[in-house]
Amino acid sequence: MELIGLLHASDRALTQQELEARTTVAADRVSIFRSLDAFEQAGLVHRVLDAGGTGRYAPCTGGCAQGAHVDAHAHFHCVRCEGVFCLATVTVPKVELPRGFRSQRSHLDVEGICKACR
Amino acid sequence: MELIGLLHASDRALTQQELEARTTVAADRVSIFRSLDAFEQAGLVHRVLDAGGTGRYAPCTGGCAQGAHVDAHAHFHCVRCEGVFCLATVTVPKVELPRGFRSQRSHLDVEGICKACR
DNA sequence: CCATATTTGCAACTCAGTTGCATCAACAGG
DNA sequence: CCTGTTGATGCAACTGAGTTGCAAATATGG
Repeated sequence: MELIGLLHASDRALTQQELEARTTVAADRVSIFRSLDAFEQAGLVHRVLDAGGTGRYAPCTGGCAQGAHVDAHAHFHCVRCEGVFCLATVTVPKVELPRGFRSQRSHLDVEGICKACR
Repeated sequence: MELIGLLHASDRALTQQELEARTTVAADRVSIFRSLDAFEQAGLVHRVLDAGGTGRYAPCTGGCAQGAHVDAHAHFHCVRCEGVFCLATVTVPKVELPRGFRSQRSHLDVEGICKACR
């Protein structure tokens, strides 16, 4: 699908709205949601929440398979442009949890000013 | 306000809905949102997004002041009960960012099974 | 070519959060 | 005691993301 291309072409994670605005062949919002869902299941794309709780999508960088994401990298949230960037080089550190909690996956979100906004 | 008490009495972060259900003096959802907003500004309460992007509120553990949260601890998201817990003992590790990104704050979210759900 | 399965579009809905406006309570000064 | 201003509260209506049901369109396969 065209969506994957758009995601790869972007330097940041995109919302459904942004994707819809960029598609050449007009597609319904519902279809976009459904496609993104499917891609996520397939391990091609991952979904990140931005500061407002809205979903943004970015391509997986490999290693992600069918239903199991190795979503190991951190994300950067720019407070100025609201952009969300995948930090492929930044792995999420393991931390010591209190007794009783069993960890399966972690997300690290760094907030600040992005490259383009300074 | 009663809300602060409810938050302190809970072992996990609560949504506006959950708070509304627990208040003795019936309050409008809008009022609750507005109060929580005010408390957040005041540095008494902090807001965390759960896995679905919904806001959950928890009391600040001290050190947070007027408009500036020292939201230094991690949060745990239980995949079974959907609960969100503050991990007061777990500080968010600093990470090395790619050139150009300036960090202001970080959030670490651990996903897994909580104490009560095993 | 027809029958079945998959994809798409549309409408309508849910749910969190916000905004505008009217009302009510509190308190200050006359 | 009355009034005028201020801040909190309630209500209704809206927004925006995401979901669901259903019908129409488009593949797929015998």
